[in-house]
Amino acid sequence: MASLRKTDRHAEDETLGETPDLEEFIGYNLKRAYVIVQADFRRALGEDGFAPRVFSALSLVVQYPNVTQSGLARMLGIERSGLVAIVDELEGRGLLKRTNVPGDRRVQALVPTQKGKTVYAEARATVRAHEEQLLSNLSADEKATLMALLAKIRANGE
Amino acid sequence: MASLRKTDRHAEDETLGETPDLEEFIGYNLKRAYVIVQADFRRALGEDGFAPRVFSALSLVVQYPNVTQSGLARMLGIERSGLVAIVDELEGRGLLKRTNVPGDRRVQALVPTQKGKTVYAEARATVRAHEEQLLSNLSADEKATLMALLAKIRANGE
DNA sequence: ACTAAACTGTTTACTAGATTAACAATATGC
DNA sequence: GCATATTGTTAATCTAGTAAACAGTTTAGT
Repeated sequence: MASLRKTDRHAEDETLGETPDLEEFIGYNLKRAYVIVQADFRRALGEDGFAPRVFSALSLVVQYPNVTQSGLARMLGIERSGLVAIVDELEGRGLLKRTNVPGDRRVQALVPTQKGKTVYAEARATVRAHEEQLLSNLSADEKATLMALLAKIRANGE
Repeated sequence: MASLRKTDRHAEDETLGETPDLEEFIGYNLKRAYVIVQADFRRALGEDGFAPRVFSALSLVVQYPNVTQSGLARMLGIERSGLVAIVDELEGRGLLKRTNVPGDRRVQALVPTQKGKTVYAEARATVRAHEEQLLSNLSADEKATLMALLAKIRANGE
């Protein structure tokens, strides 16, 4: 930049002359792809199904019973305050219980109910099937590659 | 399902016995990756830089001068009503102009100003550099593969 | 030429997701 | 013991986005 003089005009023309192509940006492509997959997710789970974030929370509670709200928020990458409504919803539907922990009276461990486990297993199968179908033009290899690359981005950025 | 009888219990145990792993879902991985890239985008463009969607809109206006708002909304995959504020902001910053079109008094074509083109070129370079750095643990090949796979999802879902 | 249908940009009202700041209760480190 | 930190929670706020309605305008069918 600072070294350019007589060629300024030329350099500027070149910069402006490049075809601006939005699709070159990973951020844009990620967003567009996510919007599609998310819409499919909602279609799959129907009118009063889970929102993606509620599904995610339930999944982790089933996988890690007795997780605390703070811990769950950390895993999901959201604020504790934002998790309250999600846990309220899941508890209201009878899918988990807030239980108090002997050693620490601040925390309330989240435990999935039997119904919670069953409902999650069903929802999981539904979502799986819909993702399977939505991504039917990707081979198993391609899907695995995609997951690995997305994981790499996460590894870099967190 | 309907064919199961004595094996119901067994089948149920198997379903519930599977480790629920959120990371198996493309939707979840896309979202997490997007959050990271988007945060980097905002960091890159600073305090009063463009929001991603404003950047995207400007990009398309530079690439397709004289695009209409309807056309632009279609390209971005959002509603016309949602685009108004975005165009207002870009016009307010002097980066594009709403111009009326001879043949059709309904539409107002969007034309980038010289400042708009320059500012876009700068922002684009900034975002590029930050994506480059954020994704520095991906090879050029891997980046290309990722883009191709994301494009495939879009091709399937739109 | 007339009328019904469709399209354009816009406003308004609303929803969802998320963050920040504050708070009371409780626990931990020195 | 006391300062500091942590937990779950509420309240206020912000952003992104949709849906519905509207006036002005164009297009299509007859």
